[in-house]
Amino acid sequence: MKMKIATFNANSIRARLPVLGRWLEYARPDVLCVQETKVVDADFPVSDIEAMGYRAVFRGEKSYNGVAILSLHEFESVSHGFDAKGEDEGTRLIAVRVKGIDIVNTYIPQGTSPDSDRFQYKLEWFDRIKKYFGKHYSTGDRLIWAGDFNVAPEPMDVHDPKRLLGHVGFHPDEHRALAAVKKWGFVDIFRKHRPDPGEYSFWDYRVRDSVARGLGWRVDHVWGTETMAALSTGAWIDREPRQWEKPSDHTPVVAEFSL
DNA sequence: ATGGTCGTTGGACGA
Repeated sequence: MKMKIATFNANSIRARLPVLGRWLEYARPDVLCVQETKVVDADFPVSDIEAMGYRAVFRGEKSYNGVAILSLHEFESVSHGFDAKGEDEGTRLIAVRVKGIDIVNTYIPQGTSPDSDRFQYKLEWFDRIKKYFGKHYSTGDRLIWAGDFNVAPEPMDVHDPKRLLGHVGFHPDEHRALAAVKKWGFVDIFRKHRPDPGEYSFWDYRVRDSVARGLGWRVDHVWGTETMAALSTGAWIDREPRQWEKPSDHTPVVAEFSL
């Protein structure tokens, strides 16, 4: 069977329902990992999502963070956060199994700026997720790690690598921390299929005409084990939703697999 | 291309 797994930082799932509905209708991913839902669980728009043909699992908080996974298929398992109780970073990490595929969706801390405490918190997050993978999974598993990593891994993943080097999101410390997780056993599945530069998933609202001028960053990722990379048949970034009315500042990244 | 614009809020704060 074919399976499409996508990731999208919605920047408020409630504000993004029109864009989300329009995109899901034609893209029809089997699974969509969503970040920055910005809504408490009691107010999560379950019926809107179900009207789009999807079921959803989620964990959010007021105003900030929040993750969800939407799926056309049943969830074979669901867990939240780093710990068994789901209380540790449960609004930044949600994991499911769908069709025998383990999918971990993370909203990694943005980091604010390299001289801030939040930047250290971000770096620690990469250590923690690496340990998490080591504890719960094997490198031969059918495992996908997707989400907003808030890091552009390579120079080709930002529009001006010389100027941006050292900024949050494109900092050597972040690159080292992310590379250490990758070394555990991940392949950048988007990049495997798209070797060329100029592919971005985020354009800052504050930069005028950023999409038209190509001033983006590739900070949203679909990574997988070698096992999943071998099963992958394609990957792309859909730039359209970023150009619709009331867009998120991110746009979906999609990977397709033949299982 | 360090200024700006969103979203959640009900004045900032985070991104």
